[in-house]
Amino acid sequence: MSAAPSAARPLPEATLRRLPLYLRALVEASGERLLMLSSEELAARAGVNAAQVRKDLSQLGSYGTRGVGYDTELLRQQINRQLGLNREHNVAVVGAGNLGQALGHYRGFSERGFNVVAAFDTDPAKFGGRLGSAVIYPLSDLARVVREKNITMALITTPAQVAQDIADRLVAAGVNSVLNFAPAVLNVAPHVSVRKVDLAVELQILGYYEHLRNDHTPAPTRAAAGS
Amino acid sequence: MSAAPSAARPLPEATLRRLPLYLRALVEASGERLLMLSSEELAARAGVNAAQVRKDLSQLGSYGTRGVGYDTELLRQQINRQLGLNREHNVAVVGAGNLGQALGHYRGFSERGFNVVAAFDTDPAKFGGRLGSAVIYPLSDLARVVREKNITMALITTPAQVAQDIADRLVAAGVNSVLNFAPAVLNVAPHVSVRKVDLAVELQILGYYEHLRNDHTPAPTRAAAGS
DNA sequence: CCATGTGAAAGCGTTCACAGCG
DNA sequence: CGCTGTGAACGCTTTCACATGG
Repeated sequence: MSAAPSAARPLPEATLRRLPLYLRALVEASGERLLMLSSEELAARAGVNAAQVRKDLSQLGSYGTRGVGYDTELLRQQINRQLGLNREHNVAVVGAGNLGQALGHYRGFSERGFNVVAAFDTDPAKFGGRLGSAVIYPLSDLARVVREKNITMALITTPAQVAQDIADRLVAAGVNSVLNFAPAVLNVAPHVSVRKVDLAVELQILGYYEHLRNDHTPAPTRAAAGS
Repeated sequence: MSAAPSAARPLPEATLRRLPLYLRALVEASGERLLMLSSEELAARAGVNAAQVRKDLSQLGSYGTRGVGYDTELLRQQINRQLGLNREHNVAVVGAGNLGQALGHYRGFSERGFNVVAAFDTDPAKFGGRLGSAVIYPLSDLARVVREKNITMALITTPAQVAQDIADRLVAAGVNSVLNFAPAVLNVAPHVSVRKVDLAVELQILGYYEHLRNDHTPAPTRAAAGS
């Protein structure tokens, strides 16, 4: 089709989920001074199928050269642009418990432009403390701080019982992207994006397959996620 | 009873991924003294579609009563059994950095029978320290401790460069379920299950949608940058 | 009756296979 | 020629709609 850069935008979720994989592979290849990469090589580095790589990349536009491959640098830029990774995002962590603290310190976020600029908790002992470079505020300051620091995304790492209330308050304060680590179903207005991460789910799935192996030993060739 | 309860086992991944959701909803309902739940009610609590609930549950067998619903307690037991959650799993955390520490302390694991019984790191300052109830060992003790403590599952929370090596050593020591938090593609023998969790991916997806919203704003101002 | 359980239909995502182009 | 880009086939997941049975 035409080469309009920002034309038919809505990328399929499945593709979206793999773009970061390609990005990592491309950065790695860049570090090895590889200027061009074939879909085959890229696939190997990302741990997926070559046809899949081509399908995914074709969704962004035609950035490959037939008979040659993809320009490492160009492709990296295009994916970055599509994912909006040029932009910096100000992120809040609500719930400064174990998980909240770990996520607040997690390098993987800041490396990709997600800056944790504030944390919130209800424990007065934590107020004024720090979570990485972010100050821990009382929950009651949420609305004010969200606005002052231009926070657009939030991680919820509170107990499940309060997660919905937190979400409501975040949305009221103007946050429209929420990543929920609490084991609770959140209902929000349609203009807000919510995603859920349940760390225990993956372990449970692994447990299931182990269970299978022990009972049956049918040796299921796992086609695990990503790998 | 008569027929072997564990008959046509291999549950679809998509179903497997939702069973924990139902489990949570059922426990919650149990706490409210609800003896029976319809697929409709269960669906609402789990945040999914009612038809989906019925399809999923029918995979486990016929544990519902037509015209009535599902027996909360019975269903809970059946899901637990299917997921192998009666059994306890001994889990190792490799990499006692921020993420490793948070995961080691995470309640959600131990609550569901996943006990972190050992941690490993290369930093001598951490040796002998604790991560929750688990002792932190030098990486060189990995094989010995894995065998002594009957560890069957491991979380990899190391830097990406060493993740493959760690995986190899874990597998050699007898671990056959690995949950990888490092941003690296792991290659393992076919009898080993590997799953990957990339915490930044979810944030990136949220970022993408925010990016979309900002670009698309139906504002009359024609500021959209072409090429 | 009423809610489950399930064929059938619709929708997505992945893989295949090859046309098309550098 | 070699590799991309893509229509078409395939397989998995979700949704629909209703027959079935307590």
